[in-house]
Amino acid sequence: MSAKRHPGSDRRAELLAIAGRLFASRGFATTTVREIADAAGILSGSLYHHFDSKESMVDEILRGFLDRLRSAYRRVLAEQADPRAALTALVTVSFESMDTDGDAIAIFQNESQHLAQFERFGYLCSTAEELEGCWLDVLKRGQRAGVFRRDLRVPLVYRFIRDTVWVAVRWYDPRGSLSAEAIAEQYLTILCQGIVELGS
Amino acid sequence: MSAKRHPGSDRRAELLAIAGRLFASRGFATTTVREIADAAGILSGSLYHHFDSKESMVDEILRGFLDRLRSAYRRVLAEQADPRAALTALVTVSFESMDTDGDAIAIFQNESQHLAQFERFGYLCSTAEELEGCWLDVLKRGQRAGVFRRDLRVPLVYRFIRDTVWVAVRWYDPRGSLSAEAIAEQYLTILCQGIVELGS
DNA sequence: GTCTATACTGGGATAGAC
DNA sequence: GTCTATCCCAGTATAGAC
Repeated sequence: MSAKRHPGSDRRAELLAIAGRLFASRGFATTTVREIADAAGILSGSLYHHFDSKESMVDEILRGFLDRLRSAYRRVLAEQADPRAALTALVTVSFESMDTDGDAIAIFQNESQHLAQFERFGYLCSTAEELEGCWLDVLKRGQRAGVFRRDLRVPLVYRFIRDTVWVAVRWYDPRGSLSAEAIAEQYLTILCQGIVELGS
Repeated sequence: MSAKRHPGSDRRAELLAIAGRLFASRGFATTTVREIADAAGILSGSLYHHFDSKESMVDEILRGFLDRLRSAYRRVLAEQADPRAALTALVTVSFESMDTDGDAIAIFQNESQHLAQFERFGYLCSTAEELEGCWLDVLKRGQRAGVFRRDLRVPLVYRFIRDTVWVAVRWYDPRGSLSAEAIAEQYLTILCQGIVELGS
């Protein structure tokens, strides 16, 4: 079992937050359980009272994030019929998730390719595919509706959007001057209108 | 000394290519010297005849790549006076570098934030700043010339471009149907004109 | 829930023979 | 240039006391 006991306890969440911060900034492989324990003010052995292994920590972090993101995306698709409004909402929701799930996003970006090789983390691929489906759906509907250019390859556009949005977690600072919403807006301007001045 | 001996030997280059492939796909920390040696068909100890350490291998890989990229960028700035032509050239040169330096780019993307913490890899930051300067220069000149929109924040635009271009190494396949040049072209279309159909 | 103590493994690296 | 053999350390994880 991945939740050894007290599944909903505050201490678990606290330890996961500490571990997540370290995994995100130093990498999963290079973060030692001793470092996590140190940061939490306990000894490494004590961590195993809460978690089975280092792997199960990162597993729990990623599952929580992906569950929340999937719900948010589904809500967008259910509520936004207009393709362009849906695109705006997907981008905004994604940037906003950096405020609450920044560490998990960084871990997902940096480690999922590597982790997905193990059966235990197979859900990383399947969930990623479902999320991809949300974007593709919106882009294709938009093309059919004549809102988005038809000369662009949708899979390519999807990858550019996905990469640009998520990789922003590397420099986005939740306590900085630019809010997630403001960044989402500037990004949508570039994405939709391009950077070239009209008439030039 | 990082080049233990025979600095220009073929065997060195061969071993570096093997190591680079592993570092890129499995991560630097999770790749063991024994795996590298296995892939090369020799024993781990024999690697130390060519290199001081695992670190010096990744060091040499990154230095080579950054040197080549820096030269290419400088050439672009020297040859392209027009901002839009320079932007196109920077994007194209970057995508084309994936054909020859794909592994190094992946390593740079995945590990440099972590590696840059050590003095030995301080050049990662300084070189990244110089490369950033090339993009900022082109974007600012373009804004002054009225070619690029003035309502966009240049540093933000730079980060979006940089991230989108380089993160493409995760899915770009040099032997796939889309050439680097073709991808650069589609990307420039999105970047310059946006994805929205004119008049909608 | 944390500590003490420690088992066990695998990783990076070295010395010297061939 | 590669192999044999091996050292040493650091990392994950465990058992049981408190």
